[in-house]
Amino acid sequence: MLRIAKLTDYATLLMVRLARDPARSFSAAQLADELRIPLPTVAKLLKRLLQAHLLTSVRGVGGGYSLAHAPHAISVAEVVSAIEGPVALTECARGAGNCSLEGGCTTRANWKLISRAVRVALEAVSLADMAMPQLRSVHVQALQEKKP
Amino acid sequence: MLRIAKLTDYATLLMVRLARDPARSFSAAQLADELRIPLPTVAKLLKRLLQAHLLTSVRGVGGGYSLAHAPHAISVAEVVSAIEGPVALTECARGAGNCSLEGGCTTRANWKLISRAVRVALEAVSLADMAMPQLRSVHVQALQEKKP
DNA sequence: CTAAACAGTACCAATTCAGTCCTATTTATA
DNA sequence: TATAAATAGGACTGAATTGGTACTGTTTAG
Repeated sequence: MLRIAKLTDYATLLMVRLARDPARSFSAAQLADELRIPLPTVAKLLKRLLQAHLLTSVRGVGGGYSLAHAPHAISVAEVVSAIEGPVALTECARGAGNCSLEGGCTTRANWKLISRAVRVALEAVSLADMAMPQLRSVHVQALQEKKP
Repeated sequence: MLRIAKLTDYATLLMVRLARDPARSFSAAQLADELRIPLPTVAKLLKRLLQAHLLTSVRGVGGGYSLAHAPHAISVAEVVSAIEGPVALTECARGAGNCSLEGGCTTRANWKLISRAVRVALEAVSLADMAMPQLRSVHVQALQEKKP
């Protein structure tokens, strides 16, 4: 279904929550409680987001997590990549792959372009946008050879 | 990684091959041989594509498959949907989901918009486009509130 | 010194996915 | 009319991914 993983969905919820109070720091337990997501899962996600340098953390009593950058400076694409790895629709978009096909690889090349379009779409939306009541719109436009 | 399934990748290869000779009819064995994809897998995919009304079939000796519509009239989105189901990035985009979250659902609403953007991107590219050496480009543009 | 909180890693269960196989049914042709 | 080439429609299996859990450290305020 070309869907993002459930964990990625959770991760965006976490990040958007943090984006609403960029100054504050939240413990994993606080976030788990507020968002109704199991604590171990929240903890795991926060760790991954930290390793991706999207969060900063403070250890010890009274510690917690907060955004590493301003909400408008973190894109949905970054969150997705942090959890799922690089956004690439096809296997062959990064692996060698035994492309022993005549015309197959023109198809593959085109997939890469489509991939990039999707990636750009995700990069265009920031956490600040996601925190707003409703995005104005995310407009996608495809340009290809038009027969005039 | 937000990737399409391998089977979907195969399916596009099949469809693009058919799109290069829209008049001809191909047997599953022919396609499997030409594209180096295991025959049972090819057969399975063709069945799914048939059920999605993207192909027409003729049974019996000399039978085979061909496109149900002109190559420019079939989008990549249709092929993806036929194999993976409807394109929707989030679970909650079609299921009820226990969204007992304060601001969580604004996030979800925004995901829906992003989903649609991705879907539009896939709808904008036809099999005819994929059969061409290289797409001109698939341009994605996000419009949101700009602070002037 | 103790409890709160993050850090890291290893592990398990369940779902999904890719792939195969088997048994009809249809149809051109020898 | 018998046969072989094809599609039609399933059920089934093995593997890989995913979601979720557990355990053991390390840091630090009070």
